[in-house]
Amino acid sequence: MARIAPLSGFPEWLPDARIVEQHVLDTLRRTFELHGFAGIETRAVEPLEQLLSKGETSKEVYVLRRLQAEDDAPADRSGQLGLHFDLTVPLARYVLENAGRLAFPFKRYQIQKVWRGERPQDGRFREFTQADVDVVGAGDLPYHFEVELPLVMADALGRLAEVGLPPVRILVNNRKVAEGFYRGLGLTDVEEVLRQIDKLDKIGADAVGDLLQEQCGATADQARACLALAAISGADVGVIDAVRELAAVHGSGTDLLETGLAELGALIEAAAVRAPGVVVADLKIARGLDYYTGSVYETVLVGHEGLGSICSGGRYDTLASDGKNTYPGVGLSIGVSRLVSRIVAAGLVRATRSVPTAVLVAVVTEEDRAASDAVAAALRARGIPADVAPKAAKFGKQIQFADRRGIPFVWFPGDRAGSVKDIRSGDQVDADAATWEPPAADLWPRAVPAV
RNA sequence: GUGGCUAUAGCUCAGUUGGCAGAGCGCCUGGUUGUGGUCCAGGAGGUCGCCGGUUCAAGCCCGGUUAGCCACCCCA
Repeated sequence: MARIAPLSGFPEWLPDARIVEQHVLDTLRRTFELHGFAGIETRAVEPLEQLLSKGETSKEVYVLRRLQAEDDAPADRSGQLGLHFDLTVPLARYVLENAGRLAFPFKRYQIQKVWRGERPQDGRFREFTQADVDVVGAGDLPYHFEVELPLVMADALGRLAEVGLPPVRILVNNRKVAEGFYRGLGLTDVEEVLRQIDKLDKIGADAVGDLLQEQCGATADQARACLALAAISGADVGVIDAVRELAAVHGSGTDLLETGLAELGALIEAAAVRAPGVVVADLKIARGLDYYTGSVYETVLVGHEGLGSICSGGRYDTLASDGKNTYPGVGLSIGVSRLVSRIVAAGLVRATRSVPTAVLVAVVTEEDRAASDAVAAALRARGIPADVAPKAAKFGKQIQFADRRGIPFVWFPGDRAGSVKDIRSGDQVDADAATWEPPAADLWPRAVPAV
């Protein structure tokens, strides 16, 4: 029995899954850079009061403590450090700290581990990688960025389709629409209404209707109106008209609602052109609407909706503030670990091999090992990943060594040149290590669709 | 933090009423004496999560504990 057990919630991939993850990370980074986002990395820790101030949410934060610290640790939080649980709080701090040296609007991407002391489950981890893109303005931030950001993510995730990622659907809503509508109805506890609406998929409309009346003081008619709003969804501007009609029926039109509808309409319209079929308005999206102030986004993998959102975000009017200046921001974050764990476990994406090696150079006898080393060196000098067999075993064993790792070619050194065998086809040809090249597709391991 | 389920070979899992610890896959060796995969034969591999209790006897029953999975909470 293994004396060491894996720690649940702290995922570690085997080498082939790591190749898939690395491809995802490379693709995200490249796409973010194509869209003009600059990369940064922030420290892993923030002062505890910083981490807990944002929205005062009861985030499960891992606190950092020195082993040699005195046992009678101070009860107060001052001076304590915690591991960051997202990349937004660090960004806000980073922006304030470097405001004088940054150019606004500041577009940045950031791909790092984050930690949350939650109970792990399928697709939910205590340590995981997030890939964030945000735009931060100084003083103001034009609405068009709320259109641009989800389209950046649509581009990034769309580029992963070629390795087998299922299509994604980015669901959008707008805090102003929800709040404007509820207030127009006469419901003032907007956050409580949102909390109940968020349960729709889990407990159904009838149960949510009851909760709206019990928890939010809604009348039966108000509850019905909220449910009717939440039922609206669609990928074209028809949803805007549908909300307007519903508001007219209930006399719940407000200026705030109109502002929100104009924003949501602009987003839907632009998305229909730039990423057809990907962005869908869904008026029941409520998560995060309590702290976001404008657009809010959630992303599901088509066919894997049960996994939850793989990419979420929204707009904060006050992402950061130093008292004199406020910095609004809009951004989204991809749960890379959640995404990778699913596409690997579900067998959607695989690596072409588990090691970088393209060519295994066989060793005839230990006395001849230098000749094999020379072949490998010649290949590496020309950018071809090569390894030398660990033992001068029978050639069958050496071929098997390559086969188990997915190494496509085995090189047999000869007196003058040598020969190289494609162990998938069995084809073997004489070759010179100074000139031979593998097919481009075999040079490095790649992520490919598994089916 | 709350609740339910689970824990047996490297992996996936059987194990009857309490009575000698099992299968498939994987791994090693040989058949094939320096060109793999298929096939055949053989082999290695176990603190039955841990601690205690009941019993002539516990993988199995009881208590505790730890870990894992799932759900709630929350969220990528």
